[in-house]
Amino acid sequence: MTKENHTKYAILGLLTTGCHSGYSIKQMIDGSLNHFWKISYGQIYPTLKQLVEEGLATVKDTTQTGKPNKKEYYLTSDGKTALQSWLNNPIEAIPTEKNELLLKLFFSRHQHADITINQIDHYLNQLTERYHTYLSIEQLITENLLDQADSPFWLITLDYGKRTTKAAIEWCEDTQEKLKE
Amino acid sequence: MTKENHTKYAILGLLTTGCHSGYSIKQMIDGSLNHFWKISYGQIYPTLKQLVEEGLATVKDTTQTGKPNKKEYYLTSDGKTALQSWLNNPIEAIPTEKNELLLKLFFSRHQHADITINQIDHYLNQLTERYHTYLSIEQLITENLLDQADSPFWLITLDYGKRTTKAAIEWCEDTQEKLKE
DNA sequence: CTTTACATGTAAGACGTTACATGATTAA
DNA sequence: TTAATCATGTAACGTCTTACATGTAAAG
Repeated sequence: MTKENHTKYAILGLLTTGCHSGYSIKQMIDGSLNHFWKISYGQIYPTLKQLVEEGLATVKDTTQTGKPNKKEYYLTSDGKTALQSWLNNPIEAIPTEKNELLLKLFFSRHQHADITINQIDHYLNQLTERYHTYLSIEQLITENLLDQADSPFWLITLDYGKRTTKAAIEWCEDTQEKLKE
Repeated sequence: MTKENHTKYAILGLLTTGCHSGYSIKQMIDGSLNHFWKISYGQIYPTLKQLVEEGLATVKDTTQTGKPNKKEYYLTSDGKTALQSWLNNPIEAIPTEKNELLLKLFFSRHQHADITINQIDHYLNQLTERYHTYLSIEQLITENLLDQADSPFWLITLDYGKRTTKAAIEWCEDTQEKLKE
């Protein structure tokens, strides 16, 4: 198995969703992929440059009226092929997601129960906020973007986020009850 | 906020669970923390060394009959204080967990539906396997380790894994149905 | 005239894995 | 004698974030 740089393919994919500059890719990630992928500018710009070097994309300097100049990237046919073949390959093993709350909980016999309950409460708040963010994005997609060809798949990824977050929220509530005894 | 090295605290915590050598810490992680934390030897040994340098732990060379020598690490009172204060601090923002399947799904309009369904099927298999691993560990803890003071908290972290994995499994099944239409 | 949004980029460093290197002891 | 388990460690490399650096253009 050759080592795959997933971030590279994330950007390759984003170039097919109407994003063509580093800046707009970043906006898309922060707005719509945020619950399962995150990329900083420190990765985006070097990766775009690299895609061009590898012949997977082309650049074009464009002038805009009313806005600064920007660089527009477009997939080459090699780039499209690379994206396709990545999409076809089955994903490798599910990585372990680090969870700091569970790590603390694992050692919580050294702690008073009410402190542990507060920790969970804090986590619960963050999960709830996240859940509402998902609902907002869902509404946005349903109302404004149903014309976009990608939107059914975007809704599916959101559904995943909603379901797992809801399960985590319920765990918080039940665990707090358990610890109160 | 000072930057916290979570891995350092993970090891600090593990030194309170009956693990005192790099090797046994690694075993514990692979066996019981695997669903929410992972550490390689490349991190463990340098971190243990660092803990001693910072005065949070002490080392002792020990000889064993029938086994190679090993180094035993024990928390100092400073180490216990450091662990306590880390446990008391509320966790920072929930990090985005990268999910390669969702990333591919996000771009899946470029793919035939049956390939996407296969991807999800592969993911489903991995989730199911993971779920059964959780059940095994749960059984092990319930049967053999109920005397251990930490076990109630270990069961709680397992419960988290089971619930979120189950939600993901159900999402797989429902999404496959959806894509078959 | 100042803030916000648009836009691109780099350097340092943190974090983490993998592969490598070594060696003791036991059981088959 | 060979494989498995126990045991410790490092070097190279990949990935990613943060902070820094720079600049345009619109809107208030």
